[in-house]
Amino acid sequence: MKYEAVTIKDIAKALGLSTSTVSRALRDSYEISPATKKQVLEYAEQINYRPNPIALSLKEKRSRSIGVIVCEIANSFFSQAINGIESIAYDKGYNVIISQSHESYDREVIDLQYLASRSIDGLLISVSAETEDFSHLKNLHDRGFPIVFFDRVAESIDTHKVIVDNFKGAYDATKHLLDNGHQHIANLAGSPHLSITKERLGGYRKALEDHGLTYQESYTEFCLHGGMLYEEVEAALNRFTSLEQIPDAIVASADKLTTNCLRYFKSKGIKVPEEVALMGFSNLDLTDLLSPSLSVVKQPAFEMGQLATELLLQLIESKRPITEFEYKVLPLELMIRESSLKSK
Amino acid sequence: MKYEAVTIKDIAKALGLSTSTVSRALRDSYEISPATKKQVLEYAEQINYRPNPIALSLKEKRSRSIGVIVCEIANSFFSQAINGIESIAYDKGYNVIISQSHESYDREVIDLQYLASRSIDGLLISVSAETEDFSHLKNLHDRGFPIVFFDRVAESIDTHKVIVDNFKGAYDATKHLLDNGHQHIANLAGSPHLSITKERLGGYRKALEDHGLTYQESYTEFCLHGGMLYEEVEAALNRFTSLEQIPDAIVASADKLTTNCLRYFKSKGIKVPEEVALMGFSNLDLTDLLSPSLSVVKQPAFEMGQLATELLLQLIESKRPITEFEYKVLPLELMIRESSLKSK
DNA sequence: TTTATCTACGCAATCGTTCCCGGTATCGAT
DNA sequence: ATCGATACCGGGAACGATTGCGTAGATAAA
Repeated sequence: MKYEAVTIKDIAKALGLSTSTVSRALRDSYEISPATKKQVLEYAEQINYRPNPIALSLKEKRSRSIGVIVCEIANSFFSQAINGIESIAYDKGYNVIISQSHESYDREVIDLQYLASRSIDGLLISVSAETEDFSHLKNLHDRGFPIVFFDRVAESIDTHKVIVDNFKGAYDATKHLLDNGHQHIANLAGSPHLSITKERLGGYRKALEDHGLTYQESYTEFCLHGGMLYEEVEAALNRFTSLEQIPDAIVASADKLTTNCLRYFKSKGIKVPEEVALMGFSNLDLTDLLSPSLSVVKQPAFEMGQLATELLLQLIESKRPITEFEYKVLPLELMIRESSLKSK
Repeated sequence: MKYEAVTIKDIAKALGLSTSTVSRALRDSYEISPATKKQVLEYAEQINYRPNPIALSLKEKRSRSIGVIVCEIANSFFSQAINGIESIAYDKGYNVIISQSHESYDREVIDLQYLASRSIDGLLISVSAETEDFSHLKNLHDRGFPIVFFDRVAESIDTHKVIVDNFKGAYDATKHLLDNGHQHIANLAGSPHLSITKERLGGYRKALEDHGLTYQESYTEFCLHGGMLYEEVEAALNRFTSLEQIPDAIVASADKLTTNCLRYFKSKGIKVPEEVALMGFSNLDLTDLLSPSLSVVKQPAFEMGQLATELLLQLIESKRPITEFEYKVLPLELMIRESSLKSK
């Protein structure tokens, strides 16, 4: 079944005009008499004419759509960020095409290729947990394709970036646990390739050291899939709990790490925060309903999406090449609830 | 900054061939000599040629992209459904463009207009909570535009539909509460305009009647925004708790209704399930971590997305008009946990 | 040698829209 | 009556790719 739209030609034919005249009438050109304009506009309205965006894209060499690549839209942080992206894009008349990498490098490369070949005007990306090599992005970027990173960035690519103060977030979370009397704080970290993992690890470490404690490698476990697989979290926590000195608190560096951590303790019958305190990065909007309610470091996801989109559209719509790039660092919010309370 | 892609013309010029020859060589036409093919393919590879999809869309009158309109992607059910949609679309070489109505009718109309003008080949939609009038969809559908409904359908439009057995889901949930000894079961319902609300209400009512109880209107409260606003849930529950006979159990008919219900009880210090039992529709993947863990009716969201997409692509790719439409009803899953346990 | 056949390519139309470059008609001024 | 200006409109190329048709040249068949 074919759905046939009306074109400018149909109007021209029906009214005995040329397509040029119709086109100009529709765009309210001064070269067209008011009478003709009125006639064209009314007829166009009547048959519900809509300009064909594909034809316009071809002519203008722009599609007025931007691509977004994230790992999972089912992740609160990203769905909130996408809402921010959408809000700005919508206002400016841009379309948003979303792809998910599911934390897979291969998938990310395919997504990128697909999006680029679909004639998007620019890209917003938060790289996958597996991504170590950024050449797929670098190639495109070098050829002048507008890219803006948010959250998980590629340090080596010189373009706009929007992140949060991961260092401070992890620092403050760790400090909060220390201030609450916890002595043996472990760090459940995400993929070691990710910028955010390194930054958060740095904050965790600094907080320990500022408190006179020494950083111990055995107290940090990385999860290559960012906690997406329960098994990797389970394995990491099994190692923690088999240590000589079992941690009395955990800082979890990502959304899924935090919730899966809680799930692990629940299944093992380990009481939070009595036996082990927990504080994690999360943008869930129902951490208050969890058992125990979860103390979290929350990112301004919506604002990040908005900001990144503004920067991207700026890149896209700029006439001359931009060489000065923004590196926006947004503040995090600490929300203290039950899971991080003083133990014993 | 403009990003200029290489075209078939560039290849033709560089190789001293015509564009037709290059085009045919790339498509491996029998009319082109092996030598020329090799030359073209190698050069195309070298300069990283990618066909311009916009030009193809214009020529073929199809964009190979489908539109999706849902209320919120931050809702577990919909993000899971989108994953299903994406998985099929991706396989078939289709792009997915997602729009959110945020439960607003006006926004839905705008989204639709926007998507349609963006030359999508078809639409998957789950209508907003506010939508009573379906003429915006009907117009498009009548003009031969492929539309498939999922979850929240428009009864009056004759096309493929994919839903779950809402009646049975609500029936079983209610029956479960009855079997557990609850006598005064209230129904926290979504928007009265929605098909799913009516179906679920029907199941709830039937279960009561089959159990020898009479349906009471005061035991059903509708939330126009489907629970998206805490205030509407709060108002509804305030009315329930001010009844002469306070309900001892609640069936919540949507994701946000269920979680906001729990939030209400928590804030009021009302114990679940001791004082009031709760069972709701939800696709959250951490209902096991809530306090209390939540008994839910879970929809096969991913499968629904897949199925709806398959049906849509079938509509799009069919040569002749389709007049026989599928009405797929998928089974639901009851997951019994703490919140619905026997009271007292 | 002539004719038929086939190989391998180019020309040009097409999709819907814009826009440059013309062209004609009308009017006022000289 | 002639010229210039202005108002109004049409022709056609262009965007990138595909494709039906035409054809030059080579080869094979007669």
